[in-house]
This record gives sequence, C-alpha cells and structure tokens, in this order.
Amino acid sequence: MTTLVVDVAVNAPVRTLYSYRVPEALAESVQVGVRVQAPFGRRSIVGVVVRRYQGDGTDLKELKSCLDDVPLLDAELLRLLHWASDYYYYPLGQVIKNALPGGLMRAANRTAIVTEKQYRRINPEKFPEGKRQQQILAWIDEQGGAGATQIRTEFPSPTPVLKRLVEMGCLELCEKERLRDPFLFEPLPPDTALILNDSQRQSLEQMSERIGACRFQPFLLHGVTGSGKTEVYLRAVAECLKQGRQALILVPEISLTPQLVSRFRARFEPLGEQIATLHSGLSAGERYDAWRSIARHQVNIVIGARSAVFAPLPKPGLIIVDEEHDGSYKQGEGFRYHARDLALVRGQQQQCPVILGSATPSLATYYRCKQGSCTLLSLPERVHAGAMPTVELVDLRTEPLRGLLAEPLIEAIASVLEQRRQVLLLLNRRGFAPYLLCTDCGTSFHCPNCEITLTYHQRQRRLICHYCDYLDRVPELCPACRGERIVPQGAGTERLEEDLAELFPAARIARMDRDTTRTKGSHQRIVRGMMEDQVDILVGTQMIAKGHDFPNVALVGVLGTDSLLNLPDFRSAERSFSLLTQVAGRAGRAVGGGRVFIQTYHPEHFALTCAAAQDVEAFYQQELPFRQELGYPPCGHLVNLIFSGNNGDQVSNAATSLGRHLQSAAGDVEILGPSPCPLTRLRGKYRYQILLKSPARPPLRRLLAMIAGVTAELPRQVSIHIDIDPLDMF
DNA sequence: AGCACGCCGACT
DNA sequence: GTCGGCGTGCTC
Repeated sequence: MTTLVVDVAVNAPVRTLYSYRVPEALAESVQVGVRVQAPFGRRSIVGVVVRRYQGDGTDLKELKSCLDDVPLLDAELLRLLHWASDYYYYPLGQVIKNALPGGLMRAANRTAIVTEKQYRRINPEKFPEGKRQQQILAWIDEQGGAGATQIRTEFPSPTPVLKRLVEMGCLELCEKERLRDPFLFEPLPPDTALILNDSQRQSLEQMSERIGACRFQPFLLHGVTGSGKTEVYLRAVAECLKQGRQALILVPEISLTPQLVSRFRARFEPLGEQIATLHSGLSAGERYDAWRSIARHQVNIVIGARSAVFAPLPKPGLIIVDEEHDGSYKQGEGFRYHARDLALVRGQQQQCPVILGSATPSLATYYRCKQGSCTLLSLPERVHAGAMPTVELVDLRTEPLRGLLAEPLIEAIASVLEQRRQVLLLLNRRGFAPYLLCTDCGTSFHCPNCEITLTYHQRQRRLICHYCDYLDRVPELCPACRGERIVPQGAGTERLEEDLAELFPAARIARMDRDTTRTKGSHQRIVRGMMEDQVDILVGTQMIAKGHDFPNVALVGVLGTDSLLNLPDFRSAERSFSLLTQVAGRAGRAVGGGRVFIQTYHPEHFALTCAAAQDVEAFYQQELPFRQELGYPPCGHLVNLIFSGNNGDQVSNAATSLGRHLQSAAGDVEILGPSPCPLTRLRGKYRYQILLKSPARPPLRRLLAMIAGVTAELPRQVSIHIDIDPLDMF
C-alpha cells in the first residue's frame, strides 16, 4: 500500500534520516522544510522534513504534528545544510539545529510570538474634537497604521486617547504579531557619502559586473586598515539590491563592531530598507523574530556573525565576509564548520559573488588568488591620505626590560602623552600573572580539571583557569611548605595596567579584555572613552586590534610577542603576522601618522619583519614554501580526530587502536599520532588526537568513511570528534 | 541525546 | 532478597 511518507532529519546525534507516515490530516502542511514532532523510541522528538514522497508506509510510525505552517528552510538552504553535513561529517539534524535560531529544535514549545495592539484609521470622514486626539490620529493615518509600541515612542502615554478614538469609530484595533527589533530605540546615525578613489572604483566596477550577471565569483578585497573597504561594501550591497536580491554580510563578532552596522543603517534605512542583525548578543526572541522576518522576505540586508551564513534569505545576490582571516569564523566545538568556507559554497550554489575582505588575508584565500580561483582586488592606500605607521622592532636582547616595558617604548609613551595623544598597548594575556609560584619550595598552582596553571587575577583576588573557568582563592601560605613567599610570575593586562599607573601617574588608563567587557555595554563604554579622549592609554588583549578606529592614537606597543610566535601550531606565524599587522594599523589613522613598537627577543623572525614593513606579499612568499614542504594547508588538507573521555588509559587505547586501523588503510594519507593533545586534560577530560594529512581530499574522505564503521567497536565512554580543516589543534 | 534493559554490589 | 550503580543498545 502506498501512502505519503517523509524523511526527517531528527534532533539526535544519529547519522541516518528517519522515515514516517504522514497522517491524512497533516498531508497539506507537512512540506519539505517544516519542523515536525515525531515519535522516536519511547519519546517524542523534533525534526525537519527533508524529503516527501509516495511510498510503502506499513512499517513506519506516524508523524505526531506539524510545527510550522510555512517551511523554515527552503530548498536552497537545505542544499547548503546537506552539503555541510556531508563535508563536516556531522548529522544533518544537528547541522540544522546549529543553523536555526536557538531552541527551535528542542521540545515542541514554540518561542513566544509577541503580539501588540495595532491601530488603523477607519471612517476617514470622522474627526475628533480634541487637539491631542487629532494629532495622534493624523500621525497614525500618515503612517498607514501603527503599533502601540511605535505610537508610544512618538507620544507619551497615548493609551487613553487611543481608547477614546477607537470608541468614536476613528480607529480600528486589532492584535498583530510584533517582531522584536533591537534597533527600535536606537537613533539613526547620519550617513557620510564618500567619494571613491580610483582603486575603490575599480574594485567596485568588477564586483558590480558580477553582481549584475548573478554569477558566482569569489573576490578578495585586500585593503589596508583605513583604506575604505566598508564604503566599497556599501556600494556593492546597493548594487545587489538593485538586482532585486538580498545581501548577506558576515562579520567576526557584531558586538565588537557596532560601527559597521551603524554605517549600513545610515546608508540604507533612509531608503526604506530594513536591516536585520544575527548574533549572540540578541535575546532568543529577537533572534527568532529576525530569522522570521528574513525568511518572509521583509529584510534585504542581513549582518551577522558566523551562524548568519545560514540566514534564510530567499535569493542572496551578494555575500560579504568581512575580516575573512578571523579565526572566529570557525566553530571550535560540536559542528565545527567554517563560515567563510560555507559562504563560498553558498555563493556557488546560489550563483552570486562572494567578497572576502581583509587587510591581512588568510593564507588560504591568498593561495586561492594565486591559483586563479579568486579575484584579487586591492585597495593599497588609506583614504584620508593618512600615512602608514612606522613600525620598530625593539630587540629585548639588547634593550633590557624595565618591568614589562623597554626604554624606547617608555620614552615613546611619555612623548605621546605630552602631545596629548593616545597610546594602545597590546598584551595578549588577561589577568595579573599567568601563574603563582612559591619561591621557597617551587610549588605552582594548577587547575584540577585542566593540565594548566591557574592565572592570578589580582582585582578579583582569585586564581582562575582560562580554559574551564575553575575558580579558587589566593592562598596566603603555600599549601606544600607553609611558606609565605608566593610570587606572581609573568604578566597579563592587569599587571601592565598597574605598572603603567606607576610609570605615568598622571595618565588615564583603561583596560579592555574579557574581564572588563563581560557586562553588556561595557565594551562600548570603553570605546566611547577612547573616542571622547577620556583615556590616554588603553591596555588590552587582541580585542583592541579589532574593528574600531581610534583617530587620536599615535602609538601602538606590542608586548609578549614571543609567546604568540611560540605556540605549538603551524599557523602561529600567520596568526602573529595578522594580529601585529592589524594592531599596527590602529596607529595614526587620522592626523600625523603613528609609531608602532613591537617588543621581542626574535626581531629577525619574518612574521615580525614583514609585519613591521606592512608587507603582506613578502610574508606569504616566505610562509607558503614552508607549508608546501610540509604539506600543510593551504597546500594540503587536514582532519583532526579528537578522542576524549574521563579515563586517560581508555582514551589512549581507543586512539591507538583506531590509529592502527587507519594506518593499514592510509594510502597517501599521512597519519600523525595518536598523541596527547597540547592540553592533555581539559575540563576534566583526557584528550588524544590523530592528525590526518593529505595532498588531496578524496583519500581523506575514504578514511573518514571507514571510521564510522570502526567507531562502534570502541568503548562508549570515549567520544570521537572529527574536526575537518582544523584551525587550531588545541 | 535520551531512555530502557540488564547484570553486579551494599542495604532494610 | 531488591534498590540502584552505569555499561550497552536502539530509536523510522
């Protein structure tokens, strides 16, 4: 007997789809892309319909209910999710869960849909007597109807007046669903129309041609800091809207770059375009509403972080990935996708251009350009004719440190402060000191869950693990020898702040790191302090290198450079180069240029000399042969298999046994390990890894397919995570 | 992931 | 004798 059957991607860590019979009553509503409630074992589970067909349903269970009247995912987006599920070896149901706004794949409860009173003018010949009544009525009429929230922003306590107008038959009242809008109460900033310079114009012309043709084409927009990439984005988006398509803009972290959102709002809201943002800072309700308004075609511009690559735009005509080199585009846990790479796939599937923008492109993107699969567009000069900063490497072997700073940097700070300009100091380590040491017996203090020392936070008087957030009191006496001489070793941003206060007692010092930006709005407050010149020296972690332009910064200092270079990772040079070049670009964006000092024991390291020369090309030309020789990305492909569990021996045994299996079928694939992860114990779990390295992808995929078969033989207490194209091996 | 089934230790 | 530990297997 043949009936209507659907295949469902369920919200469970299972790799297969499950088929269900569709009851007669649901036949209409159960379309591909809707969420359904389905029986699963003895419980009920949420899933998404991915196939619908006539088939034999005799052995199948029946769907319980349908949760959406309109599909949440269209065919095009499902295609992307399928692709991602396949490529990243991650169950489709879980991929979908990552793509949808939070909570939608859990239980059946729908995220609340908020309603509000909506007023519309009726009986236009009727006019009220009261002046306020007339005012409000005229305004509502002008808007063509308005919601209560909106009216309240224009007129204080309008409720009694509205009630009266409804009674008189001038207004009609209805309950209407309201979309929560995070910008509702934010002022619209002014737009600054900029004139394009030659390179901006040429870049835009090439992009426009492709946007008009509705063809896939990756572009690398390589522009030094301050070269006006944003203006090019704005024009390209305008071009895309002209084609009747929507634009998707990805940024590493929106809450750090509200300026970008502001500029888009300033440019497009006056033209009647709505902009939606998608990021972790939104409440569940706001995110859900943003998602729905995008899916309903009410929004043509979406700006969002990593997961926004899955935004349900019906017909994207342009995808922009700003700061494409940024590591936060890669999800580090669970579904370990790379949003930039998926943006390229989506562009290919939807036939639209993808613009990757950066001052320091990733080696991967640079390599694509070399191979001709990505078009390079350069913005070589700063728009305001601001000179590029001069960068000096301070050799700590000959310039001894006085505390945390060497003499040349101290002098430079003093002179910049005298000129009443600002200083930016980067130290990529928060807290006061990375560890405490008992100088009597040599005891140091470790996290009980992780193989790492606890960082001393002086302000909070606590020892904190930066990996699992374990918290402990600061001991007064050494627990091992009862000694009193417990001394902080090394330095973090807190200590730097303290040292500076001693060196420059008159200076106003602020600190920006995860500790000082924890609460909502605190990041923005620090940025504003800099903008309004209430801060002379800003100390911070890499956070200070991202996004914002501080026009009055004349000096940038970088401390602790060597710990960055010495990370046990083949990408440490690339990351260092990128961070240093980015932070150097923060100096002298407006008047008078700026200076940058990088303190290091390795002033000859090419990542530093290239960053000092602001020479991106030179860096790539030295880094690429190294990758080539060792078969590392972008010249080869990596997959990292991570084994973890509570029992170290079990984990190690599982890794060894799977390693042997792989070894026997390796072929061209190099199998490195198993070896303990750089952080062997993390959050109480023991971790081992096997790194697979291959010049081509197909043999890697062959091996991965094999793992699925062997996995069942390993103990259940050991879990395996597959990280395709890992960015860091921690 | 859940949720049941099943097979071994310390309780009234 | 059974209450409950968590190892193992399955979910259309």
